[in-house]
Amino acid sequence: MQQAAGYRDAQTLVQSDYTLQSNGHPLSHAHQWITALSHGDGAPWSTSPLGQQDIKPTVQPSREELHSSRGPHLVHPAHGNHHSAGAWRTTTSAHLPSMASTNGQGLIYSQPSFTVNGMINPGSGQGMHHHGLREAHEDHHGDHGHQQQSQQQHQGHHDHSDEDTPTSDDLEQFAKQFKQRRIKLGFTQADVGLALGTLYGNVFSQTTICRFEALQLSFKNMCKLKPLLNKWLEEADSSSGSPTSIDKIAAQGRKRKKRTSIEVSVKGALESHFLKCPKPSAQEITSLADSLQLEKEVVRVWFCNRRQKEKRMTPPGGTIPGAEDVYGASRDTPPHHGVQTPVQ
DNA sequence: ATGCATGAGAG
DNA sequence: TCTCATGCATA
Repeated sequence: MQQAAGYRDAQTLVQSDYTLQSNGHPLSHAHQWITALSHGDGAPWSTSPLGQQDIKPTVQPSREELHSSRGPHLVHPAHGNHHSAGAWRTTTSAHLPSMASTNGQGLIYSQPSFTVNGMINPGSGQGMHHHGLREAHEDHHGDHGHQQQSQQQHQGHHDHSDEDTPTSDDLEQFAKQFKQRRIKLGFTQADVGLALGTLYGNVFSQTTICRFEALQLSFKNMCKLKPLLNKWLEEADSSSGSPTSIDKIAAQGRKRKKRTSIEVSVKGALESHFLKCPKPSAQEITSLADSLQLEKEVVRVWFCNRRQKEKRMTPPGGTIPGAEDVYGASRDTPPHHGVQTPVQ
């Protein structure tokens, strides 16, 4: 099998999970440091030492102010995050983006750049005003899939903190500001992800940070990450200039299957089918895969990913329908930021 | 920035 | 099986 000549020369020697060769070393088991913290609702990601201790056991999440600021949500991430994950736009569209609610509980982070002078609805700058889409109309599944797709709009009482569940607007504000500050401080998304690992023991990838900034995560996920990123902001701000301990974790991950490149025409076909039936049965997936000459697994995963994308705010097509802003409110935010964001 | 992928957990 | 959280690899 000469197919192993490909990926990252440094770590190609890991054991192949694809029945190529298992004669590798049993110590390359890094495949579990990724998902060690995804426990759905509970998500006690305070304990994911395996992946890190493998390479750098010296990383201690106990910094000086790790526990000083506020309640460490690291140990109780389940503070009421029973809300649904896909309730993004369905909730935000319900409430009017009035100034009272925005500057009342939305601006929990002191932002020197953003002022309340005109931020009626800064979130709509990206054209992402969510709205009840069609994830709720899937009524023919019967025994699966209804999940926890309910409304999450919490009862916004008492003042803001990272203790209570933020609103969608909160998250939008924070994500914007976070990106701004991050760039200002000269950190890349990857740096942040790494820093979170050294600070709290949870490493995140550039992808996740990117998606957080782009609000491409589920509501629950955003809520989970926000406190961490907020803490990192404080850290980075305090010690701006100090050599932030960015340890390098050797990405000695398990080898993945090579990414399948689906041709555009095939993608088009898949999308057509998706529109007709977002949840095809196994049988249908099989026939579809056959006609498209793809592996069944590839087709299945494609549909899964497609559904996930639909659940996120940012629609895969680009424009979200709906946004029934018939309230006559001035919901138009000029795309001017305090600083321009030179995307890395 | 995003596409395809993995894996845990739930049903 | 699915969803969901997450990331490697890539455009």
